[in-house]
Parts: sequence; C-alpha cells; structure tokens
Amino acid sequence: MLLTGTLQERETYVPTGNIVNQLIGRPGMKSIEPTIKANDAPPPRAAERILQVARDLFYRQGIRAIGVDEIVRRAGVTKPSLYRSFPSKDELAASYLRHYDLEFWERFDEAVNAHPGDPRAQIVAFLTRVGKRTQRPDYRGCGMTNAAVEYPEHGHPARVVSEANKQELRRRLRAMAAAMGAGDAETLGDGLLLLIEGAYISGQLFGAGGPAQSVARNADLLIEASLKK
Amino acid sequence: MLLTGTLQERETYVPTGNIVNQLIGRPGMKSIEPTIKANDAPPPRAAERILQVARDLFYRQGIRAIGVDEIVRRAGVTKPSLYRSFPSKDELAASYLRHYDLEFWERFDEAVNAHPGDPRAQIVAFLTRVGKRTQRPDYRGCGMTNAAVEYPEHGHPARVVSEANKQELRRRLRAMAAAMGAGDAETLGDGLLLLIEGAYISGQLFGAGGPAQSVARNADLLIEASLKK
DNA sequence: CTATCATGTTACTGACCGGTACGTTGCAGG
DNA sequence: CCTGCAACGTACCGGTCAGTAACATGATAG
Repeated sequence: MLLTGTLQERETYVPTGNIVNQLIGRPGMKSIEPTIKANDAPPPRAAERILQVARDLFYRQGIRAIGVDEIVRRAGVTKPSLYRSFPSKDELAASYLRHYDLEFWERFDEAVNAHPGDPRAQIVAFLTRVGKRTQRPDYRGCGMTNAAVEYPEHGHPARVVSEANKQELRRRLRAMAAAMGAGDAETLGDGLLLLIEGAYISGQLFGAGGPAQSVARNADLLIEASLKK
Repeated sequence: MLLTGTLQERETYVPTGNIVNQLIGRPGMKSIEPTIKANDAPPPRAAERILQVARDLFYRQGIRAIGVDEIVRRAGVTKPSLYRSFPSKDELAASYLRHYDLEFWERFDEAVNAHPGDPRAQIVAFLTRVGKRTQRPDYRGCGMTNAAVEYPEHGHPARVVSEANKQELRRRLRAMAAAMGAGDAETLGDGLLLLIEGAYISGQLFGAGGPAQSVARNADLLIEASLKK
C-alpha cells in the first residue's frame, strides 16, 4: 500500500524559530543605527562580514548547499552573531537577494541611461553585457532565478524577493517594448524576458561558447520582427 | 582576519561511500534480470517503487530538498532497499534524470513526427505544447535545468545527465535551424534554446499568465526574422 | 565608575543527513 | 524436507542541519 496522500504536502512556507525577531522589521536585518549619533562608527561589523560571505557563497554554491556553520566560519564570527543580526537563515538568504536586487537594477539602469529615449538600444546594450558576463568561467546565472528554483514553496522569504524582482523586470520590459512601438508589446516584452532567463540558465549550463553568447543578437532579431508587424 | 582561501573550494564532484557498488554499472541501477530466466517475475519491486516516488518528489520539491528517509517512507520500503538498488542518493537522482531524458525526447519526437520535413512546424508544435504545460498550476519547470541549478559542481552525476541532455538539444535545434534554411543557423538554434529555457524558468516563476505562454509565438517571430536575413 | 552595547565563547538541542552491519523472511530447486 | 539464495527489515553509525541558552569580554559614553 502506498503511503502517499497520508502526509500533508506543505506548499506554503512556514517560518521556524525566533518568532520575536522575525517581527521586528521586514528587511530581516536589524537597523544599523537605532539612535542618531555620530555616524562614524558602524558598530555591527559582524553583520556586514556575514552578509558579504553569505552573498559570495550563496551565489556560487547555492543557498541550500551552504550551511550557517560554514558562513560564520568563513566570516570569522560565531553563530550567535549571525542570529543576532538575522532572524533565520531564510531571512539571511532574503537579505542576500535584496542586495542582489539593488545591484541588478544598477546594471540595468546603467544600460538604460547610456541610450536615453532609445529603448531598443537600451535592451541591446543590457543584453550585450549579460551575454559577456555569461561567458566568464565562474558564471553562475542569476541569483534570483536560482533561488526560485531552489525554493519552489510559495511564500518563502527568498522566493518572495525573487518573484518581486522578476515581476518588476517583466513590467519594465513590456513598457520598453511599447515605447518601441511594437504592435504586440506584451508579447515582445515577454519574449525578451524569455531570452534573458534563457541566457542566465544557459550561461551556467553550457559555460563559455554556449548559446547565451548570442542573446543580444537574438533579441535584436526578435525586436526587428516584432516592429515590422 | 578573513579565513577565505584557507579552505579548498571543491568545484568537482567527489563520490562518497559505497565504492564497490559505484563501479558495477554506470546506469547506477543494478540490472533487473542478471540471468536469463522466465521474465514473468519482476523481483525487485522495491526499486521500481523507490524510483517512482523519487521522480515525483525530486521534480516537485527539488533534489536537495528531499531526503532519502522521506523517499523510502513514501515508497513503503526501507533504506537498505534503496541502497541495494542504487549506489547513492546522487546516483538515484541521476536515474531520475535519465528517465526524465527518455520522456523528454518522446515528447520532442512526437512534435517532430507530427510535421515530417517541416522543421519550423515541428518547433512551433513542440513549443505550443511546452507553453501549455507551463500554465499548469503544478508546473515546476524542466527537471534537467533545475538539477543543474541545484548542483553547480562539475562532474556531479545528476549534472552530467543534465548537461548531456542540453548538449543534444542544442545540436538538434541548430540542425533544425539549418534545415529551415536560416542564414545563421547556429544563432537561430541557440535563440530557440534560449526561449525554451526561458519558458521553463518563467513557467515556474510566474505561474499561469506568465511570459512562458508566449514562447511559441516568440519562437515563430524569431524564425521569421532569421529566415528573411 | 558604571551602564550599555556589540561581540565572543562554550555548550547544547532535537531533528535530519546519507549510508551500513547484520538479522529475518519467504520462496524455489534438489 | 532441506538447502540456499534473494529480497527485505531492524537498528544503528558519525556527522551536519538550523537554532539557542548562559555567560564573558572589551570598548564606548555619560
């Protein structure tokens, strides 16, 4: 007799442990300056080191693959220090992704600002840079995408950040497609998103010389075809 | 002082435990019929149940997220039964992916055989079905792609299967692009691969109504643009 | 001098990880 | 009936998982 079905599946995230800290601030990291004093001294230097090490390890190896013990060991701190600054490992992962989100939009806006009023050139510029990054030997794809793959559970802190980032990206791509004058801007915007996600994945799957190197060219081709319709 | 650099990074897979069994057969699963006798009795019914449960759980929750204990419990067997049929959890994951590979090419060839001599229609047919599958509520993307994200280590048994599948897919897509008469068949084939991978990821990221629903339309647009050049 | 704060130290929890030594069951062939 | 083997289960291994309790240290600021 199969036992399947007798156990609940848990498709939504349920937080564990440290309930108090989890409520004192959505960012998941306690504010650095609770009182307004001379801002020369950044007291919680442990939190910074932890986050820095976690970002590196989570991106390169994956979140599930890295334990908190390894993080604190490499950061040269101890476990209680981690749990004083972050409510849980899941929230630490979310903090990593929030930082990733900031860096992502910096890169994106850099390409946008380089070609004011020319969304097509903005897209091509952005994807040219993405295509180049995917060819680097240590390329590991998009931290957001990878996190969503690692945590399919709805409501998981890491996944929430990831989904928000992708929703916003979709919104902006569709807006840019509309600004290009595409007949079906939704389809073109979504097509560009598919190419981008494909580049992230193919970059880490194939390594240098993989399909991701042609993402800018293919995007330009797709734009071309979408504008002529 | 930072401790980074004092520890080796381990970027290549090193198998653990059960060295003997790991050598007796690449498929990772011991042959069901070692001697030629009446093939009516399929003795190791445990192995089949294990693989069946593992396939379901690995696909839906991810490989790292599922422990061997949960697999054997749901399969109604015990752990030694698992390790009699599979050298390790990693090899069980590889077996899951080998089965996934078979199913994948079945679906692919089904679309190909539906439109003999018309590679463009073959692609569109395949991607129409992919686009539909991505809209199902329990869609979890491509098992191959997900496994590669979960195991970035070169040489990991699961990743090896995944990489081989993607290499072959790339080869076939480029061949089909050439058969269409595309000026730059390599670029078109790679562009189609990017769209496909993007659909796999976006399907599980956005759920129903996401960008993946337009993958067939975008692929057709891209083909259109590539043939006119 | 003392109160406060960030951090470190040590030790621990219960659950789970992948994997294994060894005993038990049941069935087929002589 | 007995033997032998194949399939399976019981009970356990050391290690790691995320997370916590209790206390010590060192600096800073009033």
